[in-house]
Amino acid sequence: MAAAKATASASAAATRVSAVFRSNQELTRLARSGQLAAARRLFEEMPRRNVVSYNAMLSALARHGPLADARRLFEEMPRRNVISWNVMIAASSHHGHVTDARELFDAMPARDDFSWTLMVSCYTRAGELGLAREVLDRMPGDKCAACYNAMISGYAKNGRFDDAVTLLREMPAPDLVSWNSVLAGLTRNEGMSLSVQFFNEMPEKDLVSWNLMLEGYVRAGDMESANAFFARVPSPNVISWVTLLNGYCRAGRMNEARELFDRMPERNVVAWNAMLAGYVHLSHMEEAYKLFMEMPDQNSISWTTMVSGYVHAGKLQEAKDVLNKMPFDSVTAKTALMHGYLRSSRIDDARKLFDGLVVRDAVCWNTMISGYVQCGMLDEAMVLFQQMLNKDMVSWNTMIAGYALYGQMRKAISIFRKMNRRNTVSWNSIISGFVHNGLFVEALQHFMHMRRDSKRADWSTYACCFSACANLAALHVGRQFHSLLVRSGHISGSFSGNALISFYAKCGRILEARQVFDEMERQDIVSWNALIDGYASNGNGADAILVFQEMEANDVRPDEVTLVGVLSACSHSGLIDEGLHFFNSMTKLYSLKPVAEHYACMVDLLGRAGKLREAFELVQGMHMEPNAGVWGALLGACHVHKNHELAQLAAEKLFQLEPRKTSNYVLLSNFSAEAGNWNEAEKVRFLIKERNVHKPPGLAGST
DNA sequence: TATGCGTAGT
Repeated sequence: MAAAKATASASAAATRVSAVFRSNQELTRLARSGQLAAARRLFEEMPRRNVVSYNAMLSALARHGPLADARRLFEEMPRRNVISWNVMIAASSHHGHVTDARELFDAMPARDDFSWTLMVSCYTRAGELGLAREVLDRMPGDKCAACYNAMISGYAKNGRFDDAVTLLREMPAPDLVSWNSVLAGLTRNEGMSLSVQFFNEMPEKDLVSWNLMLEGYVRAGDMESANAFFARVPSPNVISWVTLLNGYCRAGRMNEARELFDRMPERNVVAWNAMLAGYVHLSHMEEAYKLFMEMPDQNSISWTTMVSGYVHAGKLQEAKDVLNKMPFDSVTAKTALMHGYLRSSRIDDARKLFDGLVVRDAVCWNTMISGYVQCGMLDEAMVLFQQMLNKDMVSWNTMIAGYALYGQMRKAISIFRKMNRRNTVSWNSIISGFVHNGLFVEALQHFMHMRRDSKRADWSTYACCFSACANLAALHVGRQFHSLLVRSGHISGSFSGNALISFYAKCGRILEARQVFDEMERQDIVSWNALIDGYASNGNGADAILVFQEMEANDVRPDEVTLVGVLSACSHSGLIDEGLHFFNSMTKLYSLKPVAEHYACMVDLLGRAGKLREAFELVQGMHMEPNAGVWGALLGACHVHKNHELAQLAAEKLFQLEPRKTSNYVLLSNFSAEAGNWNEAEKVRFLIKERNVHKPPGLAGST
């Protein structure tokens, strides 16, 4: 009897255990597929839970929920094991909360291989390679391969191949992941020739290695090599196919992409999404929609791709409709729509979406912050920036660039100095800020600091430096930058090339400017404009017009800036008839409507020729309000031709438009003095004092 | 049954 009872209760217990076991399995499945709400429901409904149930729920929250919820569950758990601690470390690491991860790691009662590996990868993800290495070195006993591999991958991702390879040689038993980690770093940072060499020397390879190489060719935009390599992959899997497909999509070769997609032996949701993204990228929304409807199953990425596609195509209503039908809660999709609103200056709509989000990632925060920055609402941007807990490099750089753009360099510098780590963009933001605000020496000094920080300069850095050198007329320094640029390999890009043309032109070295222009791989409209402007500002109007004709012969359509260059060329070289011809025919010949800058050129041109009356009539006939440039040109012309009456009028307009600009007052004051009108000169000097006009400080607006 | 290191889609 007693034995029968015992058997019955034992079998009941076994049933309960297997019920918990089955629920745990289901919970894990939901957690892995990101179905957070369903996971929560199941967890709440479970009559019995063990530590595995808690860990599965914890992992769901850690991966897909707010970090605070994971933290709360962790605190509430009746019993924790090493896995519970590990999941929390992973969660903190993924949210970029490095300090929290470290505190958990230090506080946990016992650590296993996973704990050490997680801590290493947490640090490498944050770019803290030194701290990661300390953790690896401190790991007791036989270190596991995963822990070594996390460190090797960290080195490789950050371009430190010597360190990666050294550690690879030191570890007792490198495995496929070790080799592939180094290979991934090479294909992503160092181009294909080194990658091929390493790939050929690898003692063992698997499909991941082949796929990494394939991705390398795709990344390099070399689809012919990618295709040839694909043919050599022993037995390509769906990842190999998608990698190649993605290459054709990125190259905009949609016919070949579609042909490949139709040929694929197996299409998973990632493959469908890749094809979908290809259409969306080219704003082929009708094709995209058709494909979207054909998909056997759409996941949150498919929906998000559609939302961002409509946003990109400027169809905000369609984007909103898709978002409302979306069965997933996706930060990325909502952020895409926020982007759309911000691009249409609908900042309140964007903010409403932002406020409605329960989980926000760094991209979402940064989108809202940069939205405020672009509207000049820097205080609002700063409030969000301060509220943001997981600031990333983009957050910091956005604020720096924002303050720099609006002339508040003191605040920009203060944020820059508070950064623990800086990347190339951080340095570029501060350097371009200095250039933008006329602080050219500071810009160059910071370039030197950047080199000491061993951050790589890119084309943007060099463009800023050339601009600074041009403004300082520092020919010698600029030449040194030029040779640095040549050594750095960024010479082929048109951005730095264009800055270099302007630099030589502004230093009066028009032949060298021309040489840079001729040596560029591809000249864009900015290159032509820089060269035309170079000839113009060097008083070589006839050559500027020759270049303009050369540009037309090359079928490059002139834009507004080109015409400013051409007109100022005519003005500087006294080519009055030519100037009038270009000005009068720019609408008919090039479909360009004259803007204030063009009028300023014409006023200058007529003024220099002493035709002050015609110049004034032109100003009066403008179909827009004349700006400071126009009145300034007129004032300058009056100065040369001693027309005091007209000068007075122009100066008054200028004072209205630019009450704080010293040079206007100085110009009028000197002019009055020269004309013997000392009372007037004195009056202007008084005005300067009274209106408290200072020389525009580069650090203006930072109080 | 729950956690880590290398490859594809926002």
